[in-house]
Amino acid sequence: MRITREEAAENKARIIAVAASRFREKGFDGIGLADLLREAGLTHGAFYNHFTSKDELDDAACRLAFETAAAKLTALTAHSGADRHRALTDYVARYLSREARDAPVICPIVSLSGEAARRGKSLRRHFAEGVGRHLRLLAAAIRGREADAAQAHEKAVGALALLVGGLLLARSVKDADAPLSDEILAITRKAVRDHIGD
Amino acid sequence: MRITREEAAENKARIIAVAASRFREKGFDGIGLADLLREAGLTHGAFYNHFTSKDELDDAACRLAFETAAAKLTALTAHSGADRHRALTDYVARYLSREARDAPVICPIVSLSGEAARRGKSLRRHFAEGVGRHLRLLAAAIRGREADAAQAHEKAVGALALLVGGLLLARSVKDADAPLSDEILAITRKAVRDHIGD
DNA sequence: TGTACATCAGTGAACGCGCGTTCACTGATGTAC
DNA sequence: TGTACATCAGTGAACGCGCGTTCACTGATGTAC
Repeated sequence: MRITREEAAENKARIIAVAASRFREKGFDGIGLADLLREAGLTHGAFYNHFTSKDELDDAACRLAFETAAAKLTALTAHSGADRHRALTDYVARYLSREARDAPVICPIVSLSGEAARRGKSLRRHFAEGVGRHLRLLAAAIRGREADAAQAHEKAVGALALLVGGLLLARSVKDADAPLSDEILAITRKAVRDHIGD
Repeated sequence: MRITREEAAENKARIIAVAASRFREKGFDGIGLADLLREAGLTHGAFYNHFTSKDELDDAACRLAFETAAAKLTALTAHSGADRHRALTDYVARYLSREARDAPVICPIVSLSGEAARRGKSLRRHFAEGVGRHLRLLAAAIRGREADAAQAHEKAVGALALLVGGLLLARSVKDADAPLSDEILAITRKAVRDHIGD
């Protein structure tokens, strides 16, 4: 049953894509290889033709998840001036929206940071690089003509802490106290706007 | 080998205390019953004399972890006026310190929120209640003579998001970029002070 | 371009390990008289 | 207060399940000539 090299590469990419979604939804240990491969349209035995271990898939899925997240931020820098500013506030509103809170697949920083800290060195490195890049991209999006780089970086750190912390808190209390959860989203949205300034 | 009722109660309390620490350190699935019971000075068979399932221990450990965290905040309200304000900034400085970041056992919101969201209804409820209580206590600590309740609540939500998000980000990048991690702590400490105002 | 053979992605059964859970058993505690 | 018996916390072996990993096998692809 040998298949084309391109097909094999597509299969591998599909495995990683499925893993990037399911891991964010259920955690690295929340879904097994058999289920992942089944969702990718393969049987579990095929896995070791593409990866040497599950850790390697964890790494690849982590990288893909951060790339997806980074793409949204990179899109912001396409605009400039007032457009950029509006795109940025849109981004914040979407990040701290009820839809994002209720979505099964969310920002890897919020969904995976706890587990990532307890994983192997390689994954922690990929995770750290993802966060670092996210901060740089956010700083680039914040920086306008008026703000210097250091100031933009400082604003980016505070903004990301509010984004991540706000989404995490809103998700935490959602089941037991839905109104409080909505309130947390609204308050942190406002706090991010205040923090970024203007 | 029957033992005194008090001894049995102490054993149960010890199991919960060990679990509250180890779960925050390694996650709910990061340590098994055999290891937990061994650290509590028992063999694993004893577990089901105290609990009907591991889920029940997860709940109890979660409650204890939040009680421990709440106790620190409750202590703040013992002071008043300038003392209260100083105690509050001390609390923030400690929460966002290098020591807290590097400690294996930290705030349950930061270490367990990801996993808690994927657990059973009962645990999610306990977790949500812990977060809700934390917010109320923080609002009570923030509220001075000048600020009304609604304002204090709003400040508490923003402050907690910054605390939680800042600690989480600092821990995420620590391995790959220690200076950035320190910077995140410093910036978010400042952001919390600015946000709470005075 | 056509043929012969080696390669290798995928299949599905099987292995081994760890973990939650169960169980028969022990013997000191707690209780009934 | 003392004795006889039931209770029950703890012990350690065993079970069962899920999951990562391995392996023999298949058969179409890719390559050498």
